[in-house]
Amino acid sequence: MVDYLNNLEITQIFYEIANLLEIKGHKFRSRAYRRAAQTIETLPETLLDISKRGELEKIPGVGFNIAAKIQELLETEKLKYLKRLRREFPKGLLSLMEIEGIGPKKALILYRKLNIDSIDELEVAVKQGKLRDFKGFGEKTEKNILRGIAMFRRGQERILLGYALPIAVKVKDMLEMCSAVKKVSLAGSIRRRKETIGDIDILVTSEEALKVMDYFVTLPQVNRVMVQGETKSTVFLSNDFKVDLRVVEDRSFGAALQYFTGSKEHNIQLRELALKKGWKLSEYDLQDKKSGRILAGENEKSIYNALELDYVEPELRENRGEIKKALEKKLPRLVRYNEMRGDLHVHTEWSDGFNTIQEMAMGAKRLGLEYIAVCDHSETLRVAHGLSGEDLLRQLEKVRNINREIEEFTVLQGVEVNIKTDGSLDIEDQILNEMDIVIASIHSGFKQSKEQVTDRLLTAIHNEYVNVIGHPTGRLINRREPYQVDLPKIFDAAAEQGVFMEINAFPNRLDLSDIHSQNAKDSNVKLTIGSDAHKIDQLGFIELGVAVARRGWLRPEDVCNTLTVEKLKKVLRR
DNA sequence: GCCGTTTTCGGCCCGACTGTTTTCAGTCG
Repeated sequence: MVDYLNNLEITQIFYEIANLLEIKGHKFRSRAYRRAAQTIETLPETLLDISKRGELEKIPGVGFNIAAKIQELLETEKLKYLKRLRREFPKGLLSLMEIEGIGPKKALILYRKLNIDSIDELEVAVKQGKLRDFKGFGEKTEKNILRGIAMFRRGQERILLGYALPIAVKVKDMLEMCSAVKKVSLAGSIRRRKETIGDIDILVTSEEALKVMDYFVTLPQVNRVMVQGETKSTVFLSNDFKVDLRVVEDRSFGAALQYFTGSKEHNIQLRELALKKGWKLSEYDLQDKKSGRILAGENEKSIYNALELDYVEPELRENRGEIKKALEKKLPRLVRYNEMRGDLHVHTEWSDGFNTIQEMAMGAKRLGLEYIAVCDHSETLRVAHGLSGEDLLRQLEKVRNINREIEEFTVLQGVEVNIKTDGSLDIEDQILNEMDIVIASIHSGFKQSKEQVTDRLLTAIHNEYVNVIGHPTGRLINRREPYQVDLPKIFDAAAEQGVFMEINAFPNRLDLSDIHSQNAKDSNVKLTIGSDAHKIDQLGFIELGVAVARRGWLRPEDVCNTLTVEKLKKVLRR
């Protein structure tokens, strides 16, 4: 069988073309390729399927020419156009643009004048003072480039949401204590609850911007000030996090929050919408271009409504069709953070956790939850002290006792059963039958072929005692790629069998991802959210799972955790 | 290269900050 290029591979190719065109100075053509790449990145189906229907040109941002290039890529796995472009510039030229402060113009000068096409060569050239003579390069630029290179080498990894969020909230709290500050809000990707964060964006309103800036750049956590202006400053915290602060007046709070929250693509769409009405949207307000009359700005909702859109929740602002739905007034009512009644995946000291069942239960109760599912590891996961069938029955006894003691709270007895490399489970059916909930997960054999992994999961789904597939793709953000698996096939089987897919809320998992969760829902699969907490203070991770669910357009009825424990028990009976 | 409730041609988001200029280009978000 021929292996066709997948959407992601084609996306990468279009991004490369966009970068190369940018260097060549073809600003708008470059933007066209970038836009097409962004759209393709989030398509729910493969380009191959779309091309078979002859509907490539129906994809937003894909016209006659790009459609032809997709076709060529699908048929030949190559692209003559890219080959020609690559011949004009060495590969390393693009890497120069990875350095903060170097864009297409400077990269091209470096290449044309000094024949520099790698970061290493750039470093040498700067140190030898070879850049100084060129227009636009000076002493400061040299310093900035060296710093940019150091930063690049320290790692370009994005920060996990679960790690960045508490730190961002801390900085926000500090700003609230400044007397010159009126309102504070997180903005940017952290407000959209993206799974990873590039930097922390915070918006403040104040009539005394300079005072706020002085306060901000001298916070104890601040290590280095990168930019300090009247309305905008950038600093690095001692843990290397970059924090951007913007200050505006109260009357611009909504417009600024909207602008500063992004995503960039969402904003561009919004501003184009405004333009069509003869208006202009900026971070200060929405105004009529001719008369200069201000139509909205103080709050976000008024801006969306003025544009005849329903309010779009920050988690949806990724230009994945939310603007169209908002125009049609058909956005889903997203599941809310306070609608979680339970946590459907926690560990205890019985396997590799650090707290007792009671401690986890009390911790969850303090968070306002009504139940938890204790799902410790099973026998063959030796590294995690997996439980045998006998252990599980003993644990069940313990759980029954605890439930008699605790009021207004329920501990569900479950297990995270291991799916072995042949697809069988490592706990007998008759024991699984005793459990309130059975999560089946893959913890080994990540390198198996797509067919093998898919078959393993299908076998598990068809086991009548399995309720949930745990962390269905096995990825670890920044650490491990997901295993190869045919998710559409898995979702179809799960829908048919009444098996749920987990959104594992552990910070470096977030698995399923937002887009996959949306795909699952679209295949009529319900989802469960589990913190996968191994100690009490990890129970709060459940919030990250809700964030994924919201970013995946899930409604309360799509998420099992919104059910009361009685109703949940019913749906867990297959 | 794409796209159309201003347009099939002529636009394509908007503004802040920096560094190198002496009025602005480049970069970033």
